[in-house]
Amino acid sequence: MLSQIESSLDGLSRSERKVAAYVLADASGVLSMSIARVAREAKVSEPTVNRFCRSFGATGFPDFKLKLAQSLASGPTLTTAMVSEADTMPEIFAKLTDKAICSVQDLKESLDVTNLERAVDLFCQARHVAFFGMGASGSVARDAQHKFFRFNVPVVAYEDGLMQRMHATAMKTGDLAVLISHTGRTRAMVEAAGLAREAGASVLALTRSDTPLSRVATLTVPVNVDENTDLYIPMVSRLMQLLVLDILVTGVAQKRGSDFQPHLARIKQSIDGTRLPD
Amino acid sequence: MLSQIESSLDGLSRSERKVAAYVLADASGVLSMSIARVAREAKVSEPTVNRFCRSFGATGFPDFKLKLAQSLASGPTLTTAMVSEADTMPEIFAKLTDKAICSVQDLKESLDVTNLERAVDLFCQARHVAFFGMGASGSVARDAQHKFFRFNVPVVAYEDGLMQRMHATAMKTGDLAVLISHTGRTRAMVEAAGLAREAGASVLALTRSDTPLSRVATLTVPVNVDENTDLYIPMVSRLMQLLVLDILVTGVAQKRGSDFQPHLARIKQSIDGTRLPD
DNA sequence: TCCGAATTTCGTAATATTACGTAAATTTAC
DNA sequence: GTAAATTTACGTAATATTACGAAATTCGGA
Repeated sequence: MLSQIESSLDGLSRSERKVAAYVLADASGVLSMSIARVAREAKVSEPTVNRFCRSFGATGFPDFKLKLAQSLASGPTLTTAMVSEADTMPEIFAKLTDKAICSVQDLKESLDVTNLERAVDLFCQARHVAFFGMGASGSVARDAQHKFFRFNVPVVAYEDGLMQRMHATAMKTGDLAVLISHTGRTRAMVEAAGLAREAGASVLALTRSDTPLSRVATLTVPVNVDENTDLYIPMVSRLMQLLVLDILVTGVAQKRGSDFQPHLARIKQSIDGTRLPD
Repeated sequence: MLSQIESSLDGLSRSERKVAAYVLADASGVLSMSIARVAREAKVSEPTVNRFCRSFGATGFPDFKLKLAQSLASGPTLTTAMVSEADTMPEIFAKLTDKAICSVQDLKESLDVTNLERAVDLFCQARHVAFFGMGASGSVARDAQHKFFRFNVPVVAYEDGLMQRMHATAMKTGDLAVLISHTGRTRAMVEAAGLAREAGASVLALTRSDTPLSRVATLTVPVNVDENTDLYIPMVSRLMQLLVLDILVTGVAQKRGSDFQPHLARIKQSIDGTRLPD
């Protein structure tokens, strides 16, 4: 909102610009003022302030205050700057956490739920599940294995390209291969996906939309994060992949209902002895 | 704000509770209503609505709307309900993403930056770094290895309890062991930490504060997430661990400056051939 | 258990505030 | 100098707030 005002400063008339300047200077103060007060402070008349408000999509001054309040409160803006060379630790901290929050919000808005539902179906129908991931996505694959292990379905994870090819070739109809890749352009992964499909298995891709990998897959759950992995280490994208997998595993657990509960209880018991008291 | 209303529901009189119920039911709708409209919808009189607003620290109805707007904009409330048995996929999706956002916000507020700075120092001084993690934290350790590998420091990761003990015993002064555990109560990890310290190494713990593991460690970066891991799979806590590691690795990269840039460039080149064009 | 006083709670009505529309006046540009 | 745009002054309508009285509820006592 504030940035919106700032950017359209030159499209405004002289008096309205006075209002804009005042709002930008003391946005939070404006919230507790009446239109008369703002007009006085900005040295203009009340209707001018009102026109100003209308020109920003509000129905009037009170509505404008509401919108302003919201934009002031709505945490980190989506234009979170990248970490720069001069940043100190507190800044890095703030920027990365902000970036994480924004990414989750983006995901929340962009991800299609029906896609997730289909993915859950794939998992529920699968007799065997294999997770493939290389590089940074390798540990995501491992983590996924961990999570899905808690159901009774046999599940494996491979970070090794050769093992992936071998396993993919050996798959059968009714099996599911889950390919995890941020770029969606890793050749070995695309090839493994192709092999799995040829073998008759379903292929679920966790990657960006419109990539070579997504085109080979049976179903793609798009994880689009604007992150420059050519220059930086994949960070947020991997968090999002994990989050999507968390959602999927929860969905599967829900759909499966209670038939795997005994299995779960046994796992829990088995690690009880490894814990210390608090 | 909404959670504040919800929690103080029983401290309210009957009529004010009607208002509260209505506000909770359609909070965003209230923003565009006049006090008269709200009163009508909630089947109470206007002054009642006004009194209701005052009892939440607002000076009146408009002020209350402002505060409400702000709290609505500042993302999901911290009281995000747990996933329940009856939830459908869209609900699971919403709840888990909300939970993720809240957790990051929590982390942002609770984490002490000086702690992070000390941790970065430990990394920069270390001659060898070892990441230990078991179970769900195992893949976090692997991921950390991946990230820190990009610096010139030798770095290993172990998920295997025996290997952890062996490595810990063999460590020297100037080495760094990073222990990752959500509960902080895994016996094997606490023992490994002890062995590493006895061997003269520094021990950095990524775990909850005030746990057996944190007490053994040289330095703890507390990752407190209220997540019931006795019943559920660790999900958000693992995301937070990864985020903290992301921050740390960025901090180290910053501090190291450009002396490892050639190393980075070589890594990037090495994977170039493995990619397909978009 | 019942009654009555005291306190709280609620709604009506009056009042004060705030915002909006219209029309006139000023300014600006050509 | 004139026409257009912009601003302002004023009046009106809507909206919120206050004050006060009525109803309901609670509590103590018989």
